[in-house]
Parts: sequence; structure tokens; C-alpha cells
Amino acid sequence: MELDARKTTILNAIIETYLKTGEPVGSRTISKYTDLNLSSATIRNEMSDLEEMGFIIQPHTSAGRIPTDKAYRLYVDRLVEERTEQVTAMNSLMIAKTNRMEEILKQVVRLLAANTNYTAMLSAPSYKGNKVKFIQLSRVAPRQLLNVVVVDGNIVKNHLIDLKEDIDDEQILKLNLLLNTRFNGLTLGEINLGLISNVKEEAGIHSEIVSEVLDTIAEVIRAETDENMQIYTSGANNIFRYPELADSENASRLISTLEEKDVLADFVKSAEEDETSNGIQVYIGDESPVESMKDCSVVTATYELGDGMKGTIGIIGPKRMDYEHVMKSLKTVKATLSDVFGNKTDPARTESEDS
Amino acid sequence: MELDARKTTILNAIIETYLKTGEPVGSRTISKYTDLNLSSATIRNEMSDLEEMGFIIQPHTSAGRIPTDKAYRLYVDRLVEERTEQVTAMNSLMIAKTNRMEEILKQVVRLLAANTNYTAMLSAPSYKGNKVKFIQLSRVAPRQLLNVVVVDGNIVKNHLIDLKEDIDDEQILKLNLLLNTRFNGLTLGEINLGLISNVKEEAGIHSEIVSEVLDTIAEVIRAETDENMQIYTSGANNIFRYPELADSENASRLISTLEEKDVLADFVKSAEEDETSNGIQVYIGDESPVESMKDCSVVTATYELGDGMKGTIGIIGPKRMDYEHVMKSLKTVKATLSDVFGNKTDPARTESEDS
DNA sequence: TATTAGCACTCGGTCTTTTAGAGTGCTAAT
DNA sequence: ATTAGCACTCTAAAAGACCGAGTGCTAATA
Repeated sequence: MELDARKTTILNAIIETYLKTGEPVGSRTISKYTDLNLSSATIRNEMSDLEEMGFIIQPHTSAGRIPTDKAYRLYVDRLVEERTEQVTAMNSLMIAKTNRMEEILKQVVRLLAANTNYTAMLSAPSYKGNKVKFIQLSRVAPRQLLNVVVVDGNIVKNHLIDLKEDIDDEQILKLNLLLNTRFNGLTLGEINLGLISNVKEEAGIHSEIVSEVLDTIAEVIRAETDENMQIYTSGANNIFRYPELADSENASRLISTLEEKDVLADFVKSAEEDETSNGIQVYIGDESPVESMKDCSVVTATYELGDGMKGTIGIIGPKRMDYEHVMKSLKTVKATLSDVFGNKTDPARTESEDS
Repeated sequence: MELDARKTTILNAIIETYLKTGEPVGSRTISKYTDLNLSSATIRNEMSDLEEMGFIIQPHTSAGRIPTDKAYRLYVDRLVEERTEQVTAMNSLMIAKTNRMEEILKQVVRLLAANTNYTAMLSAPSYKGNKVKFIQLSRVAPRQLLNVVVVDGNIVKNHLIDLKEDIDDEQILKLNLLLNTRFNGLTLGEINLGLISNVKEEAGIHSEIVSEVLDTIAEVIRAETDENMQIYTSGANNIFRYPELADSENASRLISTLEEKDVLADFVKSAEEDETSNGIQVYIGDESPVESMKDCSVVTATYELGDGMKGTIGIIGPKRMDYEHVMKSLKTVKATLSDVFGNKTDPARTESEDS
């Protein structure tokens, strides 16, 4: 069977009506809603076809129809094509001036949730692949060294090292020189255990201390490549706005996922991998890799701050979410973030991160 | 009217039964449950008295009675008195060895939630009042300085400073000297704007740069005294276990509070202020300063890591929570935390924090 | 005087029945 | 190909019936 123009119109009308009301849509409604001027009987026939084709289903015999995931997919794909590239300045998105990146991100995610009435998530930009710019050891106390690593994007990592034996200033100087010569310009990913053991040998003298120091650095790096991604969420309570998500069974699982951020982190990671042309990704129901979101749709976008720093923003809502609005909002936020943080000399960029 | 022994016994029976079932308790139940050997009629008379005294109420005419906040308060106070000081080793509390403080805290809060079946919260230890141990400026790029501040408790704060003009090594050295002389040994709270403007004058030369640097430091400190307390929560979904909290109205508000951590931060702060003898605090219903927890009870405990570093752990649950178990768990966690982190040379302590 | 048995009464919860209405599928007419 | 009409289905909501837990009161009892 062919999905001709009329069927498409009808299907669209069904989807849009359902997005608004959340109630199954009947033939009579469509007959009035569209400008097709068809009687409900005709619509019924078409609907019967559409059901056969798997685009809509009846929750029960004598109810109207609701869209299936397949229908949503069609709808979203068309939306994406239309590329309403008009990134309208979301004027409600007035970011209060703060210097603290973290605060800004929290605000952004809050705004996003408030603006859409869905749940919003945001992963802080991660700086995997950024180059080491500066390494420094300094003495804090007789047997305590502070190790600071600055990487591209002005991210600062630091770590305190407790030593078993003393070390004098000259040795520290030497070590600093060595570290900078060997590691500068490398990405954290490139500084692997092999390289580190190389440097250990090279250091020779005081290998004990060097070893300790390098182990610490290795650990910092490992912590980096690990999945300790910062994720902020907001508007979890919005799920209660949508009865189909609000039953305690489902809500409980969702809340749990949102609270224990690690599942979200995995999600974000995989979302960053399946890049799309316009950077926006839509997961409808089962398409999402997260079990607890089987009844939701998730729309994500990746934002970039230059320097290869990337993060992800996402909206989690019912399948009948207002995809158009959500995608527009995400685009706006994406643009805004790049705008605010993209500029190298912006003070907000000089914010440091913890180790 | 007097709250005599028999009334107390009956009230206790009511509370304990209600804690278990969550259903209003009738006279007949009590008549069987207690070893008083009284008929339901007698119990009814007593219950009528207890109601008049404000300890129990009927949700509706023909229902049993449920305890009021006043009754819970009585019950809890007695529990506290009994001081079951036997901090039993919560053997399920096997903290996996990790070096990252943050990870440990997250695990602790998760365990606490799992162990009690309520919602748990935990504030990371804050180091207000700790003394500056070490300050260092170093050049990262021609017009970029890295400012590192280490305070007692081995907390590292750092901040990058972008300069408008160049600065040479000698000047940096001088500044370092100045900063350490003037600020070492002071608490972050003591380094106020007045002192900073003093130092600014003292520096004299290159006041432009010094000014910039000091402003940055001032900002770091301000950020500290600000309420940017780290708070972890777990088991928010547990509220769905208790029907009296699970209606979407209430759940929504609770979830929202748990997600936007700032209200919790205020709570924690005030909880740290009203210290009790045994360090455990119980807020029943309206006693809690947080609006959305009017239908909950909250039990908090303050833990200390020496060095004056303090944090708070808390349990949020229904008023009919198992106070005894909760308090025991909190005590155990409190002890465990001090144990794990209290030791100065423990590697976990050398963890740094972000600025 | 304190306790208890007994009884009428209340009222929320559950289960069943009824009803209204939305929607369908099918058929016959256009 | 479209539509009007009709019988049929099924849900949600309303209405009623009923149960039972629980109470308050009174009169009997120890």
C-alpha cells in the first residue's frame, strides 16, 4: 500500500492532534480538523489503512487511534528535513552574568526545562583530546607536592602528592623541566602507561619520587578517560505533567535514572557518537538505549565550544512531545552556549575544573 | 489530663503499628496487639483521650487513628534518650576502595538509601574556616597566570587569570612572596575585601596587574563563602514506596527539591547549626524548614573529619519512618566516614576540589 | 469506680450495574 | 470513490449496593 498525499495529511493531522491532547484521535475529529473536506467515514477507511501499515493503533476496539513510534519517526524526520534553520533568539534565555561555568550550565538546563515543560539534561563539556599546555610541581609542605596540569581549553587539574621522602628544590626544578619537555603538546589520551614508564626510566635518579609523581599523573589521566562526566538535570518533576509517564512504576524508574547520572552518561556518550547532519538526534521510545525511557522520546543536541570541547544537551519527554519546539529550543541553546563560551578571552572560559 | 503509663503504652502501640502498616489503627488491633489485656472498648476510651490530648487523629469518622506530629516527636525523643549507643558495623556498608572522595561519597549515599529504603542525602565536607597553606602564581602563557591556593585539609583551589599586559618572572616571584607573607595562615573568611585592598596598596608597583590578580583571588574566596555546597542524593524513587508521599502533587514537589540542590543546601546549613548532643537531628513534618517536606520526616547527622571539616548526612522519608533503624544507620555512616577520612595520611584525603 | 459487652451508627472502599458517548466497521445509496 | 446511516463495541463515569472496620454511647458487671 502506498502512503499517498492524502494519507500523509491525515496521519499528520492525527499526530498533531494527539500531540496536543494526549487522547486517542477519532475519525470525526480529523474530518473537521483538516481542510480535506472528507466525511468521517472516508477518514475511517483511510485510518484503517494507516493502521494496517503500522502507523497508528487503537488502544482498544472502540477508541480513536494513536500514533505508533513509526509515525513519530516519520513526523520527526520530516521536521528535520524542513530545517527551520531560523535559530530564533529564545528571548527567555537571558543568562545572568556569572563567571562560574558550572552555574551557567545549571541555569541553562533549568531554563531549558522551564521553557519546554519537559525534563532537560546537560553534560558539561568534556575535553578529551585536549593537549597538555603546562605541568607544574610545587612544594606545599616538606613532603607534599602539588601537581598542576593545564590543558588546552584552560582546564586545570590538580592533585596533591604525599611523598615518603624529602625532595629538594633543585630536584623539583629538574622534574618540572622533564615533565614539560616530555608531555607538553600531548593529549591526555596520548599519555599512556607506556610513555609514563619510559619517562620513569629516563628520570633515573630519585626514581622513587618520580615514580610516585608519575603514578599520580597517570591517575589523574585515568580519571579523565573514565566516565566521570558531569551531568546536570532539571525539571524531572515535569514528567508528572504527562499522565502516560506519571504512574508511579514508570516515574520511579525514570527518577532513578535521572538521579543516578551514570546511565545518562552512557546515553550522552552514545548520543555523541551517532552524530547527525544538523547535530540533533531524536530517540523515540525503544530507539533510546535506556530501558527506563522506553515510553519517552529523547531529543539530544551536541554543542561545541571550539578546541574540540563537546557537550550534549537533551530533552526527555513523552512520545507526544512538541518536537518542533523542542528542536528549536535545543538549537537555540546550542548556539547560545557556543556564543557564551566559544570566545577564548571570555572570563567564563578561565574557570577551572576539579580533578 | 495525664499521660500515664497505660496511655503511653497504647500510644506506642499505635505508633509502632502505624509505622509498620501505614494504615489507621483501630482499637481492636491494639487490644490484641498489646499485652495489656484490655478490651477494645477500654482502648477506645483511652484513644478518645489521646485524641483529645492531640497525639492521634482520625482521618475520617469511621476510621482508626493515626499518630500526629506531636506523637512522633514524643516517640523519637524517647528513642534518643535510650541511646542505643551500639554503633553496629553496618556490614552491608562495604565501601569499595576508591581513591576519589567524590566516588566514595556517592557510594555512601547510595548505600544509605538502599539500606533504609528512604531517600538519602549527603553534603560533601566543607572546609569553611580552614587556613591558607600555600598560594602560588605561575605563568601558563605570556599573558595568563595560574593561581593556586591550597588550604588546610589539603583542598586545592585554582583559577586562571588573563592579563591585559605582560608580566615578567621577577614580578611573579615578588607577588608570590607578598601573597604568601600576607595571606598564609589566614582563613578564607579572614581574607576580606578590606585586607585585599590593603595588600593592593602595599604592592604599589604594577598595581594594575596586582589589582587584577587580587580581584581574582577575592572572587575565588567569595565563591567559597557562597553557598556552592556539593550535595548528593540517592533513592529519590523510594518515595513511591510510601503512598502518602507518592501522589503526583507531592512527589513532584519533593523531586524538584531533591533535584535543585540549593534548598537542600540551606537545609543542611541550618541543620549543622542546631547541633544536638549526639549529633542527630530529627525534623518531623512542619518542623522541617523546607516547604516540600511538610509530609515527611527528615533525620540528619553531622559528620566530622577533623580539621574542622564537616558534612551532613540525612534521610528523608515518610513520617512513619523506622526512626530507630534510620538513626542507627546514620550513626554507623557517621562513624565510618570519620574512620575512612579521618586519617591524615589516607590517600583519599589528598583529593583536590574544584574552585 | 473502672471495665466491658453490646449495639446502633458512620463512612470509606469495593464491587456491580447502568448510562452516555465516542468511535468503529459494514452496507447500501449516491 | 465517497458518503449516510446504523448496529455494535468498549471505556469512563456515575449511581447504587454492600461490606466491614471502627466509633460512641449505654447499660451491665466486677
